[in-house]
Parts: sequence; C-alpha cells; structure tokens
Amino acid sequence: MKDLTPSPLSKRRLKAWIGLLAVTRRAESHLREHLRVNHDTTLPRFDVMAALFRRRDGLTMSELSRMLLVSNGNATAVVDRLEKDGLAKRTPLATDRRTIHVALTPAGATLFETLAAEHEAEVNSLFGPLTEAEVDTLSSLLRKLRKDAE
Amino acid sequence: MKDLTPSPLSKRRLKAWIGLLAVTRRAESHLREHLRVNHDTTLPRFDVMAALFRRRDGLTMSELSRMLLVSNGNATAVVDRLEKDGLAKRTPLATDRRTIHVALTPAGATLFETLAAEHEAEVNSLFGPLTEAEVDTLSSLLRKLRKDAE
DNA sequence: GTCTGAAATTTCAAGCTTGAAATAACAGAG
DNA sequence: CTCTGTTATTTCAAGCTTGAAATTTCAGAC
Repeated sequence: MKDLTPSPLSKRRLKAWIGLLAVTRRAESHLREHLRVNHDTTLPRFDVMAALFRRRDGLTMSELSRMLLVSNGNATAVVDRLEKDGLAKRTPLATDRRTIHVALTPAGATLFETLAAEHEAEVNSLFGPLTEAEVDTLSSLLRKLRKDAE
Repeated sequence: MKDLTPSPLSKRRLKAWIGLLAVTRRAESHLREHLRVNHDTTLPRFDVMAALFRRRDGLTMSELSRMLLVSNGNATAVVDRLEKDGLAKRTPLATDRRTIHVALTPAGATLFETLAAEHEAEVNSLFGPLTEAEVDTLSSLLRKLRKDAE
C-alpha cells in the first residue's frame, strides 16, 4: 500500500535544494574538467575572465567580487594569478587612488574568446535533456528565486 | 523597434546555467553564514554530517565522497577534522582491511539534529518565493537534468 | 604460493575561498 | 586644516578542494 500523503512543503523544498546543489556540482565538475584537460586552466579564472570580458572598459575589484559573488580577498588572489600570467592588468585610477581598474590584456581577451566558445558548447550539451520550453521555465523559476534575495 | 528574434537556444541555456550558479552561490552563502554565526561550523562539515546521519550504520570513505560529489582527498580532510572534534569516528572493517567505516558519534548525531532543523528552516525561507507547484516543477526539471549524467 | 592488476584510502602541492584585520585614501563636519 | 567615519583594496590564517602519486590490501590467474 502506497503512502499517498504528500511530503510537507518544507521537505520538498529541501529536496529541491539538494537537487539544485547536485546539478550545479556535477556541471561545475564537468566544466572544470574541460578547462583543465584542454586549456590547463580553472573555473575561477574563467569566471573572472568572463566578467572582465563582459566589461571591456574595466572593473574595480569591488565590482568584480560583487559580480561573481565571491569575497574581496578571493578576487584579489585570482586576479593576482591572472596578472602574473599576463592575462589581466591592474591600472590605478587617477580620480580615486583607493580604487583599481582591472581589465583583460589583449592576450587575455583572445584566450577568453576561445574558452568561451567551448564553454558554451559544453553548457549546451549539459542542458541537452531539457526542451527549449523547459529551459525557459527553469530560467524563470531561478529568476523568481533570486528576486527578493536582492 | 524591438528585436523579436528569440535568443538562440544555446544562449538561453547559458543564461539558465548562469542563473543556476547564481542561485546556488547565494543560497550556499546564506546557509554558510547561518552555520558560522550560530554554530561556529561550516557547510562542508554539515554536508558530511548529513551524509553520515542519513546512513547511521556507517559509510566507507568512497561511498561518502561519491555521495557528496567531492574528491577522496577532500572527504579525508573533512572527516579528519570532524574526528578530531569527536563528532565522527573511523572504524576499520574486519572483512576488508582497505576500507574504513565512518559514522557519527552520539555527540555528532545530537549536534546534527539541531543543525538540521535550523538548516531546513533556512532552506524553507530561501524557497519562499516559489509556490508549491513551482517547487515541484523545479525539482522535476533538475531531476531531468541529472538523468543522463548518471 | 606468486604475479598482476584493481580498489580503498591517505598524502601532498597547488590553488581556491572565506572572513577578519590591516592599510590607505577619500568625504564631510566643524 | 583636522577629525571622524566610510570605502577600496590587500593581507593573512584557516579551512576547503582538486587531481595525482604513494600505500596498502584484495582478488583472480597461473
């Protein structure tokens, strides 16, 4: 005899959260593997480059960490490494000596364009199981979840 | 004049992925904060305790890392710290000297029960913006996404 | 029994990540 | 000009995480 009582809402929410976590971890793992094997780089570096590429004119460190949802210290560390490899460059801002603008170097931009194309293809295949409509439904649910979290 | 051409599917998939990442990071950050402020502990520790609690009779290290989708080395490190704090215990298995069973100590189980209740409440509130039906839709989309990824 | 290969775990270096503390520069009040 | 408080960034210790290498044990072939 089956139990037809539905789980309480809070349990179903917990399950949804666990599902969210599992899907995200699997996808990250897959994407990380691709970057590592094919380009000897990492996901955090890719994320930073993506943010810098999106705003070609440059970003402050604070904007960067806010955009990526990581701590300041983290942004500093990753940018340090990118800069050491000649992929990003820090430029002091004349009008406010506290802030620093970070931007991709030409080499960084070129590399990112290659990475981004492959990255998109990987993501594309990860979402293969969903129909077009389902992808949109998912996006809209996620948007809703983000809404009041600011 | 508005552009009515819909984004190509691969771009929409990319956006869905970015949304997934953003929601997951925000939620993790919120949950981590709660654990840190109220119980001076961390999310990875919580995750390990949750897995151990779910299988009270014990788990091997491999089962544990597979369950949590983390590397072996990672599981070792977190269990080391839990064990040092008396929350988990390793027991060698007589039938196969390669494997080790890990389980929560009574103290670990007691602590986890407290944490879990609060954790559920936090998750519950994070999912507040979604209706009951939407939560189920989300779960089912995530399940679908996980399907062929094994 | 003795190989040979596979499996479970740990170790390790490198990089990631956080949150708190330190540093430096700004902006406004007085 | 000089406080005072705020903002931007870096530094730091501690913990997390990965992937590869090293260890130990097992299982099956011979």
